[in-house]
Amino acid sequence: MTHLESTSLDLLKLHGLRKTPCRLAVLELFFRERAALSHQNIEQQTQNSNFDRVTIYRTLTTFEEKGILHRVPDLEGQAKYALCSEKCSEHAHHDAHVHFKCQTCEKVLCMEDIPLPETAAPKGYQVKTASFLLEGLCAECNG
Amino acid sequence: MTHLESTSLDLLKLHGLRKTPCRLAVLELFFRERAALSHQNIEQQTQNSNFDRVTIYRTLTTFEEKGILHRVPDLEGQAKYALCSEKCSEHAHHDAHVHFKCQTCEKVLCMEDIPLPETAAPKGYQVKTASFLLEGLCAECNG
DNA sequence: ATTATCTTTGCAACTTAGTTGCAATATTTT
DNA sequence: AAAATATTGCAACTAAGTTGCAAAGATAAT
Repeated sequence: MTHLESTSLDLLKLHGLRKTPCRLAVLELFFRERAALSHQNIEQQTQNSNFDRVTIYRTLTTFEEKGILHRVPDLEGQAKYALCSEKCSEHAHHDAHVHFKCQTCEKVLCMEDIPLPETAAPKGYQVKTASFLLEGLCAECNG
Repeated sequence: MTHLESTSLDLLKLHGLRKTPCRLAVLELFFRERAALSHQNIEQQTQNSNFDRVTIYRTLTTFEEKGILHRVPDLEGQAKYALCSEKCSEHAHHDAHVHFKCQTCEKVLCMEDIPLPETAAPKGYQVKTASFLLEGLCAECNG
């Protein structure tokens, strides 16, 4: 059993989810890629396993509910997901970091180290969550 | 001719677009609502005029290209658009302001007065555009 | 190890969002 | 008023996402 396999298995157990081929494959993919992935990305990169489209949709939804994945802001295109930090749980997501989308390779990355800037909303408004998406060229594509 | 009608007309002329019922209706709707609108919103609020879905899609695309509307960030749901400031043009959008989505009434507003916070990207990265979406309660729903 | 229980999957069918090609129509220019 | 050009409406399509349900799979209890 590889390292990723055991990490993935632990994560499922931790959240009371059953170990299934689709869930393991999706988790391992996220660990390997270290970038935000869309349903389509996942379907393509797990083609040989032939998981049903619906199963992948449900896997993503379940993982988001349990605090394993968070939705990543992306103006165009489909919903994208990325691995949560350990702080996330069934009860709340703590994904208050900046996200970066490369306009060349289209990868979307979590910049866990860059916290969201503080912003004052006008009076009367109550801010509960915020998302900040930068777009440009990533280190590789900029080189 | 009402004020909105003449403003809408001017805007079309300014961008070399022909005056058509759908375009006028969509522009007037945006002037009245002063909030971001999705294709669906527009379809519903112009029901009696019975514009074709496709025409509305194309109207939105044209307006975005000409710098009359800009796309507004919204994590869930469909694409939303809002009126651009005068600075926008065919060549570039200047929508570098914060957007706010109310979790109760679902309205998305442009906060033209709140500029985007400066954020340093990690070295190697080149930032070209950014979008910042706050979510919470708007002044009305918070009251 | 077998059975019972509960979860997850795969399928089919559906909804909603958005796109494309093209002929008919409307708008502007001359 | 006719010619030139832009825009619309229709039909048909793609892509994203959802729902219900029976069959298969995973875990827990015996």
